[in-house]
Amino acid sequence: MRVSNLFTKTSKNAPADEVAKNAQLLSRAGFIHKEMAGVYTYLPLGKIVIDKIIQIVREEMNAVGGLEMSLTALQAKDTWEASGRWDDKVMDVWFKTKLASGSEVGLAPTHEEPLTKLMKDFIHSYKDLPAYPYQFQIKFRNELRSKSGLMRGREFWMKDLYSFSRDRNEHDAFYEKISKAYEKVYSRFGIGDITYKTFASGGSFSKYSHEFQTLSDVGEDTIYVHEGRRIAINEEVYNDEVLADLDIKKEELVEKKAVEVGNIFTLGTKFSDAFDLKYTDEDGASKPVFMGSYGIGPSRIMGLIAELFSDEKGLVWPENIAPYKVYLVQIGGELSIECADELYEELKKRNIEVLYDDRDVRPGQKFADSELMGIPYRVTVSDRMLADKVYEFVVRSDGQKNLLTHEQLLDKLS
RNA sequence: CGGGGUGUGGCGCAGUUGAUAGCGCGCGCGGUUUGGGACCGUGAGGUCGAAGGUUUGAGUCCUUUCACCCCGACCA
Repeated sequence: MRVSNLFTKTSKNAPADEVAKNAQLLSRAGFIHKEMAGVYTYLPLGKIVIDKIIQIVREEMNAVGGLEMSLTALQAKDTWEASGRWDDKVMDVWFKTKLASGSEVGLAPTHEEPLTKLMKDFIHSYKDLPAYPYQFQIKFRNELRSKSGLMRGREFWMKDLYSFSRDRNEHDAFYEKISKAYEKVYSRFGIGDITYKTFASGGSFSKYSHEFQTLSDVGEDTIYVHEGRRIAINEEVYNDEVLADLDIKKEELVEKKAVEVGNIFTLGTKFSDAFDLKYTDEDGASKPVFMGSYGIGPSRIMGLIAELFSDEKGLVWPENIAPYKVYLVQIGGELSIECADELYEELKKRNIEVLYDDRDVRPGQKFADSELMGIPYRVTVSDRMLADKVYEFVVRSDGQKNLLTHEQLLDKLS
């Protein structure tokens, strides 16, 4: 893409109503636009980033047998009454409205109910199990107070996968499998080394659930990290009994602030009971389906990564989720324009994602924008360097600068 | 939901004891520039969140209301 085609603009100062670093930087760089508190538009650059995050999650979910689908955002009242969660006292984050006919509907804050109900149409026999449907969808939650930019919105992207298993054993095996898949996801995001599988409160069917918590000072959660075992305990279940369960001594733990970037939860038969979701086993007996739910919030992750990877000049995207790999800067007269155009076409042909700054603005502005947007590599084509047949190659993360020949450059980028 | 704060051109801000608005950035045009957000000239753009009130006169005072931000509670 050419910057001259990019209608969004960068800004030297952030909007006064944004305090969170992630929202300030993402707004300044033209990735997002605030519609109202906790509700953000994803502008072209932001849309690419959220799509890349989603794609990584998608690949890992598919790898463990997930089947992507898309449930509805509009939800019927009676579906939720079956589980008792239509009541605002039980679920206080509902956005509710009415159809023209007068019947009440809600905007889905999560999807256990509609999916469990839906699966009744398809799960009848042990042969139909297990099943792992999942989706990416915008969830709606009427938070009393949204905050921290993208980290806690009223409307946010969520990947939710639900497992439908024959029994506890089959469920447990999948639970472990998807736990590993989550670890892969976070390491692909570049936050694997600061993300911990964290013990949190469970439900009626398991003592614990697990959260994936990424260390960050902006985190809302307090966790106790056991570095050696790469696990942590959420403050909500930090007590002697849990320490004994995990065979951990207090002294081995370090208290940290963290952001929840995912969670996995054993639902058991809570929802299958509520919706009477059963299957017939090999012996002809009717049994309840054993369920689990697994969430990851792509928009929160986008905010967190913006927050974690940035410096005084702006964003610093990990290569895997950067909107473009290369920011191509053209400086100088006709010759440099011609060469930059050529290089741009060549990079595109080689499937190297490139953002070409073809604007007629001063060099400083192009450099500053490339840094604010956080594109991993910057390549400069200028009259001065063309004389020596080289390009300037700068790495955003550490500022490392090199002069490369055409061949060396292509080598570096492929 | 409790407490605190803020709403003035696209963005960031100023506006002293009330007298119908000003600066920077950005934007248009002309010119000089061209490796770190350049400079000169010129021009466009706001009725001051909204409603009501006090006053000869309100961005400035009063009332109500809406929105946004922060802390807490809540949530995950």
